[in-house]
Amino acid sequence: MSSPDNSRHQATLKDVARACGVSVSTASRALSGKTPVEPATRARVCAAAEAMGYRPNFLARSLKEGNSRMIGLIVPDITNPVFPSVALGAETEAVRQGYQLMLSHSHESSAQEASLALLLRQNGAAGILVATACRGTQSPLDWQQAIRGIPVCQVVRRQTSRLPCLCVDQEMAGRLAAERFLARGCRRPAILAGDQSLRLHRERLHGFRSVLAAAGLNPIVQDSSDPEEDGSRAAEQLLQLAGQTDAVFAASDMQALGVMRTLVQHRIAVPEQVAVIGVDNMGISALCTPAITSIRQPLQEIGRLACRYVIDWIRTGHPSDDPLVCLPCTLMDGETA
Amino acid sequence: MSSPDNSRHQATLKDVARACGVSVSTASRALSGKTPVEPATRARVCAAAEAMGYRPNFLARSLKEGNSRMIGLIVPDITNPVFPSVALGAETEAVRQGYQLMLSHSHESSAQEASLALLLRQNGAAGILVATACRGTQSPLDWQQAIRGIPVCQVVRRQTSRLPCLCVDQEMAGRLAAERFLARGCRRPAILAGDQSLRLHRERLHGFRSVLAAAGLNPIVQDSSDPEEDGSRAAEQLLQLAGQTDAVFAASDMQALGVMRTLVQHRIAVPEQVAVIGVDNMGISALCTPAITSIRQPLQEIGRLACRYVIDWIRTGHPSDDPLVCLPCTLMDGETA
DNA sequence: CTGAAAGCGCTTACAG
DNA sequence: CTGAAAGCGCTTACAG
Repeated sequence: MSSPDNSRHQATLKDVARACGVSVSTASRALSGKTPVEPATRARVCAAAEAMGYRPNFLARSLKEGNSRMIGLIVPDITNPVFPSVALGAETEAVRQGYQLMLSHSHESSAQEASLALLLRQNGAAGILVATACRGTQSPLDWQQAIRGIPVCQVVRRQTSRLPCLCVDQEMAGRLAAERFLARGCRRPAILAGDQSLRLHRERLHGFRSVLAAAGLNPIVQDSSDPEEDGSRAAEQLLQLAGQTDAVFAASDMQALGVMRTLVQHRIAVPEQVAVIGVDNMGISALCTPAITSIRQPLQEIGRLACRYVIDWIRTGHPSDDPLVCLPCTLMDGETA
Repeated sequence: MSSPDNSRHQATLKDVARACGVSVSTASRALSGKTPVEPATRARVCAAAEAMGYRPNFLARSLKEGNSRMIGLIVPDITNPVFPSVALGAETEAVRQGYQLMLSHSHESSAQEASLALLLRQNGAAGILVATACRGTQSPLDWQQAIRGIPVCQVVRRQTSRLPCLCVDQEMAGRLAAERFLARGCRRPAILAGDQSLRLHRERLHGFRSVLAAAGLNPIVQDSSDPEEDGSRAAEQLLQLAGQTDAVFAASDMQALGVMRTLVQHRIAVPEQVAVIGVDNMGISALCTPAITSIRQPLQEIGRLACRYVIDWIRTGHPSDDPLVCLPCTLMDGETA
C-alpha cells in the first residue's frame, strides 16, 4: 500500500479517473460498485483512489442526489443535563448509519428554534430531532412547512401531538414516586411541579396525583418553575406553608440537591421525617451522600430511537405508523426514600 | 407581505429568476448585494424570493465557493460534564458567525477520532475543534494531512504542542488548591491524580506539587485513573495507606462526591479533619451539602474562543500567532476547604 | 462494460 | 447593469 498523497489538494474523482486513464463515470461506478465494471479496471481505480487519498465530497454527492446524510438536533441547552445523553444516543446511532449530527441550541426560545430549523435545512439536514423550547409561541408545526416537509421528530418534550415523539412515560415517573412514598407510609407528599408549561411536568404531576388520589390523598403542589430554582427555595416554602410535609418529589437532580440542602439546614432527618425522590439527569444521585432515590430516564435510548426513526423515515419516505413512543422509567433505590 | 409558498418543493434561484423574468445571475446578484443591480430589479427579486420562501442552498454554495460554513467538534463523550459547556460556547459562537456545528463522539478512542475527522471533512467541515481521546496511539498530527490542512484547534486537552490549543491553566488549578490547603494549615495534602496520560492532569499535579514543595511538603499522590472511579475507592485507599491525610484535591466533581461519601462513612469531619477541593465540571459543587469548595474552569469561554480562533483562521487563511491560550481558573469557596 | 453529456443549485469572471 | 457560460464534484440515464 502506497502512502496517500500529502498535498493540500484533495483528490477528486477526476484526478483518480485521469490517473487510471478512464472516464469519470467509470471511476464513479468502480468505486460505488452499483454498476458492473470490468474487474481489472475496478481494481485499478480502487488502488489509485486509495493511493491518492481520494475521499468523495459528500456536499457534491448530496447536491446531486438531492439528499444529504445529516441529521439536525435542536436542544434548548446542552448544559441542561437531560440533553447530553440524548445527544450521545442520537449521534452514535447517526454515525452507525453513516450520518452526521448537527447540533443547535434554541436557548429555550421557540423563535430561535424556528430559525435554527431553517438554518439546518439550508445546511442540508435530511431530518431534524427537536427538544422543543419552553419559551415563546412558535411550535414545530409553524416551521415544518418552511423546511419543506423534511422529517421531524420530537424528543423528550412533546409539544404537539401532530408530530411524532420519543419521550419518557412521565405519568409512570409520577406513579413510581407516589407509590414509593405510599409504601413508606407517607401521608403528606409534596411535588415540585417544575415548569408546568411543559407537558412532561403536567403528565408527571398527573401520574403522581392519580396514585395518591386512589389512596385518598391529595399532594401538595409546590411551584418550582424558575429555571434558576435549585429546589432550596421551594423546600423552604414547603416547610413554612406545610410543615407536615413528609415526602418531596423533586423535578430534577438539581432540585433534589437543593431540597436536601434545605432539609439538612433545618435538621430534618431524611428519609425518616421527610423522604426525597429526584429525577436523575446527571447520573449523580447515586454519588451523593446520602444517595438520592431517583427516577431514571432512558435518555440515551430516546436519542438512539428517535434518530433511527427519522433515518427510517428519510429512507422509506414515510413515517413509521407508531408516531408516539413513551419509554418506561425506573426507580433507582437510594437512601432518601 | 405575501405568505410563502406552501408546496413541498423548495424554491431555487432559477424559480425566483423565472418569476421575475431575469436571469439566474441577476437574481443571484440582487440577493447577494455584492454587485450593483438596478434598484427596481433588485426590489422585485427580493420580493419574489420572500414570497416564494426562497432559501439559498448552502450545499450548492459551499460546493461552488470551495468553503462551507460548518465547524466540526469532536468530543470524547458529551456526557462527560466537561464537554457540554465547551459545546455550548462553541455552538453559540458558530451560529453568531453564521456557522453550524457538527458534533462527533470519539468515545475516548483516538482511532475513532481520526476517522471522525475524515468524515467531518468529507461532510464539508471548514475547521475542526477537538478534545482529544485519551485511549489509543493516534494524534491529530496523524490525521491533519488526511483532512488536507483544514484548521484544527485543540480544546481542553492538549495532546500536541504542534497544534493550537485553548485550555485551562491546570498548573494554576493545582496551585490554587495547594495554596488553600496550606492556608488552612494542612500538612498532609493528597491529590487524586486522574488519568496521568492526559497532560492536563500532569500539569495540575505539577502545580499542586510545586506550591507544596515551596512549603517543604510532598503530596500524597493517589491513583484515580479508572474512568469508573468515583473517588470513593481512592479515598478508602488514602485512609488506609496514609491515615494522616488532612486534605484531598479530587480530580473532578464526581470524584469529590465519592471522596465525601467515604469520609462521611468513616465519620471524618470535613473540613476540620480532612479538607476537600474538587474541580467543578457539573456546576453542582455549590448545590451539594456541604457545598464543595471547587476549582471553576471557564469551559464555555474555551469553546467560544476556540471556535472564534478557527473561524478567523478559515477567513484569513492562516492561524493567529498565539497558538496556545491557557485561561485562568478560579477557586470557588464552599464549605469543604 | 464504458464514455460523453446532463444536471443538482449556486457564484462569478467574461462579454456585452 | 445584465445575461450566457463555465464550473464546483458528483451520479446516472443515455447511447454505444
